[in-house]
This record gives sequence, structure tokens and C-alpha cells, in this order.
Amino acid sequence: MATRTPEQPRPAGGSRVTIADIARDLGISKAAVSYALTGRPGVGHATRKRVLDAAEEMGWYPSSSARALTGADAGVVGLVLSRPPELLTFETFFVHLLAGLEKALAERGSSLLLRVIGDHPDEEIRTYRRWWGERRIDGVILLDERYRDPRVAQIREHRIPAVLCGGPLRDWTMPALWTDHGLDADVAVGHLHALGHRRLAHISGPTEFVHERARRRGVRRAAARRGMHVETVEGAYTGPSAARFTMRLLDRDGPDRPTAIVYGSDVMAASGLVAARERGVDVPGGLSMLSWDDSQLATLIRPSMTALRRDNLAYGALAANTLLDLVEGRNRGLVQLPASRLMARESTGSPAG
Amino acid sequence: MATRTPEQPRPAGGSRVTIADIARDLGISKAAVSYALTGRPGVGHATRKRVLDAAEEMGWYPSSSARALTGADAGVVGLVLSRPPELLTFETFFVHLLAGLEKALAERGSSLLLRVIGDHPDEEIRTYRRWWGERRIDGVILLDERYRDPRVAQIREHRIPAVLCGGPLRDWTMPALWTDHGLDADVAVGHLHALGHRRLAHISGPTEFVHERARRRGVRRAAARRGMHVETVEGAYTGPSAARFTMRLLDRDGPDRPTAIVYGSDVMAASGLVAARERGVDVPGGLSMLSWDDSQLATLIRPSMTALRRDNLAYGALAANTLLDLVEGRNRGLVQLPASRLMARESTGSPAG
DNA sequence: TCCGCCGACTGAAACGGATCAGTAGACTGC
DNA sequence: GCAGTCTACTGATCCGTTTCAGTCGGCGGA
Repeated sequence: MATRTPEQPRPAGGSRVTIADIARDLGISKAAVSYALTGRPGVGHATRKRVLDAAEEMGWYPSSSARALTGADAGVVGLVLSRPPELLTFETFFVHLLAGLEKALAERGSSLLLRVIGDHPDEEIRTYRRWWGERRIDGVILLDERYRDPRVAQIREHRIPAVLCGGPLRDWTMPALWTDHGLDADVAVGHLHALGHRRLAHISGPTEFVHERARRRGVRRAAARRGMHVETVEGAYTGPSAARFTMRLLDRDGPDRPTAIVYGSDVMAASGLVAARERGVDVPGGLSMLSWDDSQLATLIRPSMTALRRDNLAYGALAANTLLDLVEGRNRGLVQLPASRLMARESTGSPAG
Repeated sequence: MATRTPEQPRPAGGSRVTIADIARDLGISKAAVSYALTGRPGVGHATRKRVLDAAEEMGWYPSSSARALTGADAGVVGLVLSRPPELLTFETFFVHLLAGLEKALAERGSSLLLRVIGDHPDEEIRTYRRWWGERRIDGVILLDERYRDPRVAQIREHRIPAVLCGGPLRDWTMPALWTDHGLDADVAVGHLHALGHRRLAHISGPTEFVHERARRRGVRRAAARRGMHVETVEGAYTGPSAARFTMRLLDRDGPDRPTAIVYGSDVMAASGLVAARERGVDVPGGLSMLSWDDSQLATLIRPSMTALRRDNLAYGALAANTLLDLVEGRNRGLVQLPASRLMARESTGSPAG
């Protein structure tokens, strides 16, 4: 806009210093300044130092827009959280994931562009398309793979670099992070079997999520291997849903009634616990409980909740690094996450009968 | 890179359609296309429609870099969460805030650039400076104002548009969101007074946060107005810290022992509850408890926790709108948040004595 | 009939940085 | 003493969009 007096080292209107300013001050060309600043050969030692010092002193920052325009990466990764906000709240999973993601991104010089929307896959894809079209992002992270997930085909069609949390995919066009839920299920069911349980119930999250399907299958197989009886119920990720199913199971008598319940999340398990207490059922004396997600909540309730603990910080970091590798041209393919660890607490014990 | 055959409407390598492509296809100038696409006068009705249709069909998106380069806003707001990740996890406050923030931003066409770092104000300011210098963001949101907060002066010096969550500031250079903690304190203390309590303790969060100072002052004044005795302890936002202070208070005998404790957060209160149970103290019979933050946790523990509830979704939305207004040139000054609502639950009752 | 004006459009410059094709000058080798 | 090479730099062009300064044709007014 207005011409600035050269005497003023720091322009008043915020840092609007460009390489042209530095070039003028030092009496050299813009190209030389660019070479010096990007660490490329083409300038002498002394000049490079002068440029670097001047840039530092004048408070120069590279304009991300200008750089992106010449073909550089955006240095930004996109993430859309498409679960209703009230669900996000409870699940510490997301915050952990976000923190891990961000830490890994920061270490490699990228940032996170975030959008929180309700449960609306269409809107999620449209957001990714727009961000990608506008050259805002280098790639995206697809959370919570669903059964016949429409996002996968769309992301592939638009050739947006992505990592899928949920996989594995049949083809290897897209790196995927996956957990061996069968293994986790075996640990959980094994723990209950060792305590003497023979009849158990599994109140899972919605089966539209592939990881919930895998967990259900895992629990059924682990139980079958041990000759246990298991009943699987599809719940929502909410307290009331879990409480309702818990009540229903506890209303039964005799051998139809499970002696242990496995819940899909910590909030579900905590709500189940409250429901059991209202029915006058002692935990773990009359019923054992196990949660598939560990969190602070599990340690703050009484009895404290036995839970399968996953390192979600590490999960996030792995997702970020897998995506950045892909952006740089290295497709890691199928990345397996470490198995969960069972945190045995007060909510599991030997059945009374 | 390689020249593309003009027969192919959608280029294979992702959407790389530019206004030049549209101009060539339609046999008009780039300028005309730009006028049509931005809704500015300068093209006729028929031409505008042809351009719009072509853009739609060819999958054109405006390059955010190119737009930003010509002086447009970045359409992005920056947020740095500078609390250790393990604290972020517990406090549902952040997730709620994020969701509210994002919803309001999306409605006005902006996105959120997020960074999660440990408790390091220097790093936070450096991140903001860099983002601003790189023209990545239009403004920032400063969370959790601290006593003598170094961020305020720095943000002001660099002329980065910002809204301060904590305020009010002495001068009005920066819009600020603030809560009348005195009012909230009065509601909480009034509730306990009405139940018959006369000796209470307040285990607050760290006093480096201005809102904690305001709350402590508020509790002391509200208690003094009613002739109650109050003791204020500075805790950390962690369970163990709250548990330790609770134990210490319960170790006392007779009139030195408070009959009610107000906690700085839901996790602190839940931990205090566990500590009380370990000491064999009945809640609310032997001790009443009240948490300054409401969350799912408060309803999942037994006894359920009486809490002050703030609408953090609305808080986030207000912060976002205040910032976007500022970016557009309207400084809202001091924005007051609605008072908290007391959610009376099982953890408060009349004292035994 | 001619002037002035308006609408519809064009050409070119600008934004900030990267990069390509040069070009002086110093140095090397013979 | 001169070609050849290397270093250290310069000038120009490009990226995709906005915007400024025109240009051109048509139309109304006097």
C-alpha cells in the first residue's frame, strides 16, 4: 500500500517483510536472497550469513501462500471429526489421538486443520474435497472406518493422500492403521475365563464401525475356543444405551444371566455399573465388568473398572507419520498397532455361583 | 508439468483446474472468469452463467494460496492448546470448546488451525508469530489467561488480531470474554449455606490462572457476606493433588474440619470423593462436595456430584464470533458470558452436626 | 451527427517466493 | 595467453488469482 520509510526496520503493520525488502536492504537480487534463505547453493558463505542475519533482524517469515503457489507442500494435514459433539466429549480417545497426532506433525513441521461436524459422512467428504481443491492440505486422516465406508472410494477417486484408521483394505492403494482386535478380545475373554466365568455378554458400540465388528467377532471366537457362552448386543456409545441393555441382562434369572459383561467404551461401562447398583447387583461379586477403553474415568469410579488400555497418543503419532510418509512418496501399507494391555482393577472377580 | 490433452475434462492428477483453463475453454479472458466467479460486476448475465457452469463441471476450486497472495484473508483461525496432553484428556472443557468454536467458524467459512503443546507459553507465542508471519491465520484465540500473562503484550506488539479468554484487560485493545466468577461463587456458596454449612474449604486450581484467582476471591467474599468460615487451598488440576488436600482437611478434628469442599474441576472433585471414602467419610452425610466444572463424569460417579455447569459449546462459539468480528474490523470489547447453572445432585446435603 | 457515457470485456501488473538461463569474474591447466 | 570451468551472482519468468487501466461497441441526449 503506502511506501514505507527505509529507516524503520520493523514495519508498523505487522511483519510484512518480504525477500524483496531484504534484497533491497542488502543491495543484492531477490534470487540470491531466496537461495540463501532456502539453504540452496548459489550464494557465497559471507552473503548467506548477511541474508540470514538480516532476515532474523527484520522478522522475516516465508509466506506460506507464495511458497504453496510455487508447488511446495501446504504443510498442513486435514482432520474431520464426524461424530456428534456430545459424543466427542466423553471419549477421551479423540483428545488423546489429537494430541499424539499433533505432536508428530509438529516434529515434522506440519500443522493440523480441524473441522468438527455432526455425524455426516457427506459433509466430511465435501470438506476434504474443498480443502484439497483449495490446496490447503497435503493429505487427510480417515478416522473410524465404517462398514462399506463411502469415504474410501471418494478419497481414492479424488486422489487425496490419506491414511485409513480401521483397515486393512483389500487393495493397498491407501496405507491403513489397524489393531488386532482378535488378540485384544482374547486377552479380555481369557482374563474372565481364568476368573471362572463361563457365561458372558458383550455390549458393543454400533456395528457400522468396522472395529466394532472385529471386536464382536473376536469376542465370539475367543469365547468359543474356551467353551464359553457369549451373547452379543449392539449398543450406542452412550450411557443410557448401555444402562438399558445392562438392566435387561440383569432382569434374567438363572443360567441365562451372564456373570460378566464386556462394554464397548468406558462411558458405557461406567453407566452399566450405575445400572447394576440400581438393580442391587454387587460388582464384582454378582457381576464382573470390563471396558474396552481405558481412561481416567475407569480409575475414578468405585469399584474401579478393569479395562483394555490402548496407547492413543502413540496411535495418533503413528497415523501422522504414516500420512506424512505417504505425502513424501512412501506408502507404508498396512501398519499394525501394538496390542492393548489389560488393566485389571476392582470390577472383575470370580463369579459367586 | 506435462501438457495435457484438451479432450480430457477432468485432469487425472487431481483437480488442478485454474481460471485460465476455464477462460481458454470458454474463449474469454481470465479477468472475466474471475469477475464471474467472485460475483463482482464486470460480466454479463449470460457469460456469468456459462462460467459458473463450466467451473462446476470442471471441478474448479479457488487456490487459497493465490487468493491469500492477493491480500484476501486466510480464512483460518489459530489455536494453541498449551496444557500437558494428560490434562487435556480429563477436562471435557477443551473438547466442548473446540466443538463450539468449530461450529461457529464453519458457519462463517473459516477453519481452525490447531497445535497441542505442553505447558510452554514461549512456544505458544512463537507458534502464533510464525503462523501470522507466514500469513496462515487471520487471528488467534488466547485461552486460559494467566496472571501477568506474557502472551498479551507479545500478541499486541505483533498486532495479531486476538480474543482473550479470561479478561477483562485494563485497556480495550483486545476483545475479551469473561465470566462473572463472583456471581458463580455466590450461587455455589449460597447453595451450601442454605443446606446449613458454615465451614467450607475451596481446593482451587493453580492461581497462575486469572479465573482461579477470581473464583477464590469470589468464594471468600460470598462466604464473608454470609458469615461463613472459608479456607482456600491451591491445588493442581490433577486427581492426586485434590485427593491429598482432601485427606489433609479430613484429618482434622472438630470445628477446624470443613463440612463442605468446593473443587476446581470435576476430576479433582471425583478424586476427592474417592479420598473421602478411603477415610471412611460419608458423602454427603459427613462431607458435602461441589465441583466447579460439570461433565459426564459428575453424573457417572456415586454419589453423583453437584456441579456448576457452564455452556462450553456456547463459550467456544462466542469466542469464534468475537474473533471473526475483530478480523472484520468490529472490536466487541468486553463480552460477558452467561452465568453458570448449579446442578444440584447427591454430593451435597445438610451437615450431620 | 457527434459527444459522452455505460456495460462488457481484455491485457497487464501485482502479490511473494522459487527457479531457470544466463553472465561476469576468478581461477585452472597447458 | 587463452579456452574451459567453477563460483557467485542477476534478470526474468512462473505459480493462480485479483484488480487496475483501458478498449470497443452501442445507446441516449442535444
